[in-house]
Amino acid sequence: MTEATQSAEPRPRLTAQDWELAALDVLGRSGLAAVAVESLARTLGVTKGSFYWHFATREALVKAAIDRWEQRDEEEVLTRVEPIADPRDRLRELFLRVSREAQSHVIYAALLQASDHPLVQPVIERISRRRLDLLTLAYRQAGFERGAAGHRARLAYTAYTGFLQLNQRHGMPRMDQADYEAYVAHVIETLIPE
Amino acid sequence: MTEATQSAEPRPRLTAQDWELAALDVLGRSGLAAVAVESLARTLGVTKGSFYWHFATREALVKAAIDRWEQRDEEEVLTRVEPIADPRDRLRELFLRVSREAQSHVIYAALLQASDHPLVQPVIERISRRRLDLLTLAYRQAGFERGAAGHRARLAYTAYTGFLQLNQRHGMPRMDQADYEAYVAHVIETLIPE
DNA sequence: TCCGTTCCATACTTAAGCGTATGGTGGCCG
DNA sequence: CGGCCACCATACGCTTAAGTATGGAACGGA
Repeated sequence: MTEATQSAEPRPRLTAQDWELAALDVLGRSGLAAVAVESLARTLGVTKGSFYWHFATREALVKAAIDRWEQRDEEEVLTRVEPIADPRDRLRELFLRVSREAQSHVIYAALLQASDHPLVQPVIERISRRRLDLLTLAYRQAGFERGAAGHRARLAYTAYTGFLQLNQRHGMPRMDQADYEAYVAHVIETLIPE
Repeated sequence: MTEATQSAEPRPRLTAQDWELAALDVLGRSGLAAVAVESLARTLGVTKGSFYWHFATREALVKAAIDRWEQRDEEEVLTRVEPIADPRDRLRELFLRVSREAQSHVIYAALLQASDHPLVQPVIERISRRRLDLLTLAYRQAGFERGAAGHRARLAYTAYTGFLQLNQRHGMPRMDQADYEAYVAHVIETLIPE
């Protein structure tokens, strides 16, 4: 109990997973560059001496954390979206998911910003390919011919990543809840026909 | 003549502008973090002793370079896009410009990736607001009611930034010229009605 | 109880990268 | 032709963050 992932009561004896979760938290909140071992150690109530017992290097932690996130994200999509039979409903669910499940998307936004990092780049590539394939298939099943389905999928996906970039992180005046929902509705109308 | 901005023949005696152009080149090619004074000095064939004569600090160079870019970009839009009378033509031109004028967009992509930097953040904010206003106005003039125009503008703009993020930089399998043009055509069809 | 394994603290080294101090050289102007 | 100023080199210091070396404390099993 009290699986504290914040900066709080230091129940000594940490595990590798504790470091990974703390790393993901900082990653989503302040970006990849902020994932520093001494900083993390402070928020966990220990020193770097602890860190280098659990991980050989900072890169190892980053890789482990990102892998954990990717796996969770993949699991989410696989169980919540893939099973939806009707392609239009599936697309709608995909769009609507952006509003919920904040953490995962915030982390994705952080990774996008660090997409030139050698550890991040292949992850972005994999995720992008999976999402594009997912969207393309859905549009195909919704009646688009091959080329149009690919293009529409790309449009939808880039709108998603662009949205993350401008809103989830600091860069634009935030929208309130009502505006946001109206916007999502507009996007669904525009990008999902019929 | 021979306005060398690359790493080449060192005609000694540099000017502040030379540093700014070199900085923009590196910024677009390798990101903001790669804009380092010793590195730039090497590619310009001098040492940092030179740099700190022209600029008080690295931040000053970054600011000057970004300002220069923002001014050029603003000028472009103001003379090439704004004057177009028909809103639909104006929108089309806006979409098509992404394919040409590569440098400006590549730099914008780099700035987006560094949008958490205190010097970059206000620039992104200004540019985003201007583009959104521009798009919103065009959609208004094209017959959209107020809310829909804003939403469509946001959709178009995020699709633009998302596209930059995934294609202009390393992160996705590149599209060839034909695919790219077909995609732009699809986007225009989808986001510009009638 | 004792001992080894696990986990962590402290102190150190190393590598970049910014910034500074200071001196040198070439050209232009009186 | 001599001196001043713009431009640059060299050498150093400072800071940050990663990584290392080593020893200490706690906990479970024999």
